[in-house]
Amino acid sequence: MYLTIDLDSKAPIYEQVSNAIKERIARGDLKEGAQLPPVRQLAGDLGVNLNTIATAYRQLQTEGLVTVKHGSGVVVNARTAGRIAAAGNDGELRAPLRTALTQLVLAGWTRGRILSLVTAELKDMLKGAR
Amino acid sequence: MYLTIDLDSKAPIYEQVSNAIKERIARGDLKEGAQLPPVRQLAGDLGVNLNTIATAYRQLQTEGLVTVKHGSGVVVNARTAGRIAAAGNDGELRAPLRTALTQLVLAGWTRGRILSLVTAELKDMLKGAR
Amino acid sequence: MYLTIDLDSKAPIYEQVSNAIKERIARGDLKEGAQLPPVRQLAGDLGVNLNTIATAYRQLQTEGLVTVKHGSGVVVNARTAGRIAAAGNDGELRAPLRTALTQLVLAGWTRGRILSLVTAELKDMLKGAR
Amino acid sequence: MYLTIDLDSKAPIYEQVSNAIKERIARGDLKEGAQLPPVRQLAGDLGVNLNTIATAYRQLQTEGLVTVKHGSGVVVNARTAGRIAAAGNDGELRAPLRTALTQLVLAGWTRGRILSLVTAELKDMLKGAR
DNA sequence: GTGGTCTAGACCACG
DNA sequence: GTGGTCTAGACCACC
Repeated sequence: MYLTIDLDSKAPIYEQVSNAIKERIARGDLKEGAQLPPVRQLAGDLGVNLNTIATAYRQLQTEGLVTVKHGSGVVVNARTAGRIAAAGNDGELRAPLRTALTQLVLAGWTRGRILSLVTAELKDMLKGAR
Repeated sequence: MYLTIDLDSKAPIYEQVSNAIKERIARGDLKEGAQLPPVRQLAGDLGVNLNTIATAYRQLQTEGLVTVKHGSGVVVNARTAGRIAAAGNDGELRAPLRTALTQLVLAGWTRGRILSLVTAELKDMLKGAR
Repeated sequence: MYLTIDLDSKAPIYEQVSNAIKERIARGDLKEGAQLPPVRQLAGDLGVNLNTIATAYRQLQTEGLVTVKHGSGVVVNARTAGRIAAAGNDGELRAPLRTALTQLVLAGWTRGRILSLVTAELKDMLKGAR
Repeated sequence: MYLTIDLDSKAPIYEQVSNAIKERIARGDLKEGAQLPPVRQLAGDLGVNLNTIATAYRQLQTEGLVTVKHGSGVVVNARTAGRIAAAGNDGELRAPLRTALTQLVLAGWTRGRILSLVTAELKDMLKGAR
């Protein structure tokens, strides 16, 4: 599996990994029942520590997106609306959006440019999905 | 000044504070020349340490959003498009947006619901701004 | 790592530290990929608080000279001409030079003596550097 | 008297003022016996507090560059090599030079460009002087 | 092991 | 009155 992560970024690597996998799931690249690569293999591919990948998978499990089957790998769960209990309430979902939009506005992006980026991203995510 | 911060959040307090102030600036609540509350006062209001607020203010200064005048307070700068060069390149601006949208999609939000939230936020931000 | 700092100086300690390290980098003592000493170790060596060193390192990171990898130390970045955009415009670079030269002139240094000091320093800095 | 100072700069205003006057003295614009403007007038011209200018003048006096005559103004002293006792030892004079040069080198300036800037500044300073 | 954050409180510098 | 720096020490997060 190919994932783009930035080892120099401020964001923790395990989170970059889990986010990248979430995106794959969100856009339907990884459908229900799909297997994630073994921890050792992904760690090797990305050149990071085993624990880092293990933490990323654990987080995905906590959020209910995947199931870890001891000895037989990690598989993607069926999508159930509102399933992301761990992600918390509405406010915790909205805050990151607002922060991201704030950054774009302060960087001088126009309303139109932002909206077209958003719709493009959404289109991308929802094309293959359930 | 009233700001909502979450002491239990994973995000550092000083960043929550600077983000909250950035939002205020982005939506025009704080216009050019406006004074931020004294470090000690805001620290007292929020119930955190003086240094935590000082760090938040220093970050805003580094990003060029405010000017710190030793001995006479912190004032909001004029908005200059693209001023936030220090915040990084395009990719670093887009990534948080994509991550935030992913969370919403996985939480089961429909395209329409997401779009209306985005447009509402943008409207709010761009109403009072220059 | 050995650095000379002056606890009585008007300049803040964290800045003395970051300046001293900058000089090391500028003259090639610390090349790309080199690791800076752990925060706690350098703090111990210099007899100052951990936070003071952390602030110095953070400043170097902000200026793009080093990369902080959480959990595994701080490494020197590749040198990229003009990388120190954050340090400000030309004027902010020239002013300190002029001030320093003024001090020497007022102290009675001759033109020749000043020039030979400058060339000596430059030779030192540019010898090992890429 | 016209002086360029930057109210937004990190450097304290009183120091910017005293430095600017030092430069005037170093380059011979202000010769022995010349009068500095009254505190109130300079404060008004620059739009800063009285105390700020007073501090700048006091610093110049401490360094032996001017004499404050109570009730009759501030006059520039005769230049005597090595007179700047307050400026301290050689090390304290060299350090700022090295720091300034470091900044230029890290900003990607070539040896030639730096040297020509230095000689230009020196020429300027020494033209009208003693 | 690494760095990051936060607190409590002291003291200094600027205007 | 403003902000800045520093300390001592605790606790957390990452790899």
